[in-house]
Amino acid sequence: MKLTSRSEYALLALVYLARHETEGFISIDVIATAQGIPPKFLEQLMLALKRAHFLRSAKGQKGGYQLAKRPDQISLAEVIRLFDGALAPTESVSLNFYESTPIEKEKKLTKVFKDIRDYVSQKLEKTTIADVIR
Amino acid sequence: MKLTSRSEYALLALVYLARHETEGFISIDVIATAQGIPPKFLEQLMLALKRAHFLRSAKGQKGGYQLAKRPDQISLAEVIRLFDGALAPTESVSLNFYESTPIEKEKKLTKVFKDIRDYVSQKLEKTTIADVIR
DNA sequence: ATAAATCCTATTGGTTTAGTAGGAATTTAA
DNA sequence: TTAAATTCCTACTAAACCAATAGGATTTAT
Repeated sequence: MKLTSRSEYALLALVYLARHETEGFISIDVIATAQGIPPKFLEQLMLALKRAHFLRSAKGQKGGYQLAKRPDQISLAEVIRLFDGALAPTESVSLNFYESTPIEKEKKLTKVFKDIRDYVSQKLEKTTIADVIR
Repeated sequence: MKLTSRSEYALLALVYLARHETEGFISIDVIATAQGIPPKFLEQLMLALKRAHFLRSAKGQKGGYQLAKRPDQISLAEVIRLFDGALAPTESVSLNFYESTPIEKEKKLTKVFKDIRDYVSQKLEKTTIADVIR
């Protein structure tokens, strides 16, 4: 797994929305300004998060986004998988994004990377947005 | 960290050389054929491994490559860092390849990724080519 | 009506990845 | 002494990916 800006910005946006959960719909511009994210870039990420049912939106004036799930029901793993794909260090040991890669035939090598995959998934699966705010 | 073909092929080549440590210099074509690596691509990797002092070479007929270190003195971490850079999931938590990234200001978030970084480095640092052969 | 917002797709510029190409230099063996 | 086998080295390329930017369509509140 390699974090891209997409994932990092998406996490920051979710963290912001979680911290302002009670404030109704919040616009992209407010979040972008608060978290230092290019607004038009954030727009794409928000749309993806909405389509993946992490967010709800309202159009028009007074519109914006809000969380569609409780912060403790959004794991870092889900968000990162959405934007960056496999959590595993190489796809041949990925459960969700399997593809063949050269090291596959070396069992001892794949074992090492499976151990890493397991630690990473476990860690990101159990850590939620709720753990990150405050 | 995300493993590229470069790293994977390089590891396979080192594993092959470690398994044939007593057989003198071995040519790129032999390794490429045995491990299923595009030979001209492998050539570049071998050159990099040589410049990083993992390999010795001999030119000309009967030439080729051999390990310049014992297999138990070559960690997976060193090889992967050479070809793929940071082991950390994002550069803002990397000790060897630090760069600023968006999540940096969220301490709880960086903590999670530092934990991952620590597990991954520790694992790849302590696993050597010797552990992988046989 | 107008302004503010999301929705949606296309485009762009730069970088990285996974090679390929080809010539120069060196060594061995016939 | 010449040919073959090898490493050495750099440049090139095609495709994919990344980090945005652009701009129009739609919806809603005032």
